[in-house]
Amino acid sequence: MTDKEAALLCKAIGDLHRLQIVQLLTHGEQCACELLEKFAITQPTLSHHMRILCRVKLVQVRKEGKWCHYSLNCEKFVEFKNYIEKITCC
Amino acid sequence: MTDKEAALLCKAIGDLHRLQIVQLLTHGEQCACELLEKFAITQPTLSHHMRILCRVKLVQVRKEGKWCHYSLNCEKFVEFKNYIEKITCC
DNA sequence: GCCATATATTGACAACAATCAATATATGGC
DNA sequence: GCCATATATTGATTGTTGTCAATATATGGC
Repeated sequence: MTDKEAALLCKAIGDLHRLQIVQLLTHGEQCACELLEKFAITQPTLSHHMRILCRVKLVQVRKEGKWCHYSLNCEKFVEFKNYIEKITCC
Repeated sequence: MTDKEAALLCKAIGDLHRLQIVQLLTHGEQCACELLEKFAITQPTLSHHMRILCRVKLVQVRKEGKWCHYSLNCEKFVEFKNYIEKITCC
């Protein structure tokens, strides 16, 4: 993972709502309507956040009928964790 | 570390220049003038970035005469790495 | 085909961010 | 005290972001 991509990923989770969305998705796939219930934001705002998370490939979407099921892209997330882990201090 | 603090830390390193500054500081303390040479930005812009990194306590400064020596706050950084590591996927 | 529901898009707005030029402040040497 | 140097602050500008209301799109059931 390049520094540039890592910076974009950090930026993507550098918003409290989006970080919490990522945390929720670690428990498994959730549809937009479920996520929406858990935050005090409107549906368009959630849609905006999900688009940002999908754009950096941290989250993926599975469309099923009317529903959008969002889930973490584990491969990308592990890549990100490895990047962060490699920044050694002291 | 709270979600809120983690989000602020992510935001702080969610800029390519600041992420690269953090990377440079893993090699040890550096003064502002040294850092400045490594980026195509002006001195006020670097000062701005350093203030943001210091504000979230990811970087600390040691003033010595005319010079400001910046270094990573390892404790805070490790805390952040642990936070990220605990977000388990799949 | 019409309606209800789930989600996306558009447009607007206020807040914030990255950057620079200009200027201010602080320090050490003379 | 004056000068050079290192860094910070201010002010301006341009671009981006988080948010909402309103509207559009898509899907399934009747």
